[in-house]
Amino acid sequence: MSAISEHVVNPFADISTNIETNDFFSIDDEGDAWSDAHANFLSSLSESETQDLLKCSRRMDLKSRDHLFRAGDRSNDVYIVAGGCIRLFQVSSTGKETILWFSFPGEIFGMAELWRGSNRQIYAVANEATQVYSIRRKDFTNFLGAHPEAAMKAISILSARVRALGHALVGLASDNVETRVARLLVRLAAVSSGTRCCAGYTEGELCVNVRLTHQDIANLIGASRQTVSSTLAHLRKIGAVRTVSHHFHIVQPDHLRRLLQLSAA
Amino acid sequence: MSAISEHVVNPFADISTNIETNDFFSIDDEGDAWSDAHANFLSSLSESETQDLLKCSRRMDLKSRDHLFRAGDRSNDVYIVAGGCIRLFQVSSTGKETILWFSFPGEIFGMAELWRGSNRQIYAVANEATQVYSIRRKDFTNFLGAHPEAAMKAISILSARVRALGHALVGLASDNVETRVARLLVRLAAVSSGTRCCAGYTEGELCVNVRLTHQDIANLIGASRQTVSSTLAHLRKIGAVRTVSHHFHIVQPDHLRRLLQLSAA
DNA sequence: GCGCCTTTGTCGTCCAGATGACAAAGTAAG
DNA sequence: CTTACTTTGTCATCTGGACGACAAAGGCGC
Repeated sequence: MSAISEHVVNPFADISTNIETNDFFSIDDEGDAWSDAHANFLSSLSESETQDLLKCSRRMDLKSRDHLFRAGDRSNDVYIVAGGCIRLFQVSSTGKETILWFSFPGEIFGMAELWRGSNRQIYAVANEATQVYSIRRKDFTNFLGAHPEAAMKAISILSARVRALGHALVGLASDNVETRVARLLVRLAAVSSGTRCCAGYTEGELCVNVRLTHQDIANLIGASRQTVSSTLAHLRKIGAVRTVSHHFHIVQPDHLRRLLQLSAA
Repeated sequence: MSAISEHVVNPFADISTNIETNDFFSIDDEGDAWSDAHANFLSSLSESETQDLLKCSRRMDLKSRDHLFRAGDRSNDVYIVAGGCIRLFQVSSTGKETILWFSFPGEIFGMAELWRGSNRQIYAVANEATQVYSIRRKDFTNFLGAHPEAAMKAISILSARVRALGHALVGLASDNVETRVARLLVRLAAVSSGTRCCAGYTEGELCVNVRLTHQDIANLIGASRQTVSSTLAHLRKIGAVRTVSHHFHIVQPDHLRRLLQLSAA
């Protein structure tokens, strides 16, 4: 009991200590921020935490293109992706769509709007057939209060999102379209590599296992569809990527990464 | 004791209830996210919390342009602005500077890097003579563990940052320079209006009480210095803003807001 | 006061990428 | 197999805004 109570008093102590003693520091913060922000919240929970959370959740099945919520809806829930993929985007006044995030299985989303309780400003639609757990705000905040490690995890995911968005902003302000496309593919390959690629996979390739139209890519990096098309054609021509049944394979990851280093020089 | 202990078990209960019963929802989420993200962390703490936090802090005095930290530094501290203004920016590989945030008195910054403990990816420099409190990571995480309401506040600030950055991304991807400049001025006026404008103030005007060079503005909105100069000249010509001893006044706030609505239509 | 450095105003010039317009190729549902 | 819709590939055209270059103002330390 005393151990538990102390834990509650400082849920952050362990993590903080871990960091202090960790001597390894990665160079690629942008990639790290992406990966961290895409962290699998669900699987980071313990068995009992998962049960606690899911018992107050409601499972929903979405068909491809179903809307989970729209701008203007009240933000009453957070969601966890069970399977599939959710596209989170905003529509500017000119009708232009900007994709802010893709949420993959295990990821939590809808968190950032919870605390102010304002209306949703973004849209969430299923990018393919998708299952999500929906958790009411109150249940979720109760859960976080009762499970400090989970709260800690939530904070670190939000932090990673902040850093990832910061990088996105810098990239949009200073990189050209080809660089942005290439970087996106590398990042997506990193986070989607968990789900195994079924089709013709060649050793050494990286699989970007997300179904993306050129329009999606354009909306992700703030470019026009046509420019993305021709950029991809170019990347294909120089042998950096190839198309395998509806998705991309990065033929030589190092090739593409070197291209990114180069554009950075 | 039992009351306290229950509070610790669910630090989020109160806030969550407040939100549930709140029937007012603002329309301008972008502005709200900005304001929330600029929330005065320090003054939101109770007397005893403030003391707890500041007693393990170190006060630092910075001259204008002093660097607080640079990209590459270890992230060992969070900071709270006591007075002045801190500019947080990132430098792209091409040398282009992108300003991610200005931190005003009471604001906390450096939080997002804390949890992963990677090296800083951004620069923090004093925009003018500035005083900050520096708090070591471990002390800060201990503090958050011991003060759940403060942890809650920290989460809501991070959430607001996520939303504000999302809006910034959408704006950068879809608005032209004039719109971005105008919106920036309106936002800055909102958050800087706390500090009273000394110089020639005319009734009805909004004061953007931050010293900004055109270059700063350019770095904030991802544009070139020249374009910002001519855009400001234009805004001045149409009577939307005027320059008062080193800073701007928004002559007719509604005029500028209408201009934003217009560009949005 | 006098230099020195930073910030602004204002030119051309140039180009990455937006936009519009179609045809061709997929894909999905009947 | 057919029809209808979505997604791609590829033009040709146009432009917002980047970039370079300088002169004119400010500020500021001495």
